[in-house]
Amino acid sequence: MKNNLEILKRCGVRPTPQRIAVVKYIFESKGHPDADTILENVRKTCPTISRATVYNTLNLLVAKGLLQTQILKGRTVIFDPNTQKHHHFVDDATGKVFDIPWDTLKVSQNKTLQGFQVRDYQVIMRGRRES
Amino acid sequence: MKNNLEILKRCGVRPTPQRIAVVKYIFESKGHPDADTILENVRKTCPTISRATVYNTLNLLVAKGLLQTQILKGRTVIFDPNTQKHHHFVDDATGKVFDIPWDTLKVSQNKTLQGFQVRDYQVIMRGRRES
DNA sequence: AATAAATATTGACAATGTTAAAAATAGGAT
DNA sequence: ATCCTATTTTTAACATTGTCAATATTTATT
Ligand SMILES: [Mn+2]
Ligand SMILES: [Mn+2]
Ligand SMILES: [Zn+2]
Ligand SMILES: [Zn+2]
Repeated sequence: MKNNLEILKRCGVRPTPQRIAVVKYIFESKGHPDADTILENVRKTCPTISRATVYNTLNLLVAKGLLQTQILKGRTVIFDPNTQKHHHFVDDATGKVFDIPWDTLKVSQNKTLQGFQVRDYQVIMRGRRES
Repeated sequence: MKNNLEILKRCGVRPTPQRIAVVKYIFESKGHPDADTILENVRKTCPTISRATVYNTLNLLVAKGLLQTQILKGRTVIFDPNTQKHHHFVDDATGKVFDIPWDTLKVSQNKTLQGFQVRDYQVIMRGRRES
């Protein structure tokens, strides 16, 4: 997809080789990679890229609304190219993260939440992904 | 509460002064403190306690099922003395974590989750706690 | 080409947590 | 009480994740 280059231009970010490589990896892998995984993989095609540049790019993409961050396993941030509202399922065995479409679940209130103004929520499920 | 000492004995853990101090803080403060907060506060009554001992004790209590861990704000683990099933609300402004009783919310499936065996789940809500 | 602005790299740093080795402590046997 | 042993605590080193400032490089503009 040449689309990756467009993504950067469209939000006013200069499309440098490093940024293109990061965008390419994260939007084509369609997973929930952490910064380190992104760095390792991007270096296959862009061997000189530095850790700081990866973080700079990822944080920029988050600021531009093209990525979301999540913390679902361990203490490391994962970058989520799915910016629509959705829930998550984390496999106990593999640590793999799966998107659960928003309309799969319905969260309703039995009792009213007095004094809590909810801006956003999600359901996080853990268990086993069946083979 | 002398109860703290009982808690340790009951699960076969030798009740040392350090462990008693950690248990006392975490079960009496009733919040969702991180290890650093626990260390700081426990040092008020037990000034020589080391970071490693705090982590050792907390990990031990988690292994014994007396504490749960959560990662709800930033990337730091918080220790939760509420080991019953419950949901969480995180205040955007203060970072404060609130327990939402399990029966306050109901999560239902509109569509069946094919291939996902759910062992556990929780709803994480974010927003503003009204003054 | 010369200049200025934006970006990338490097290396230092902070925060969080784990680990191994040494020192201190507590309990039990004699 | 003294000795012995197992447990626990402390210390210090280390790993990981992420940020930051300074420097070097690249890019755009003139
Ligand atoms: Mn990783
Ligand atoms: Mn803290
Ligand atoms: Zn996702
Ligand atoms: Zn809780």
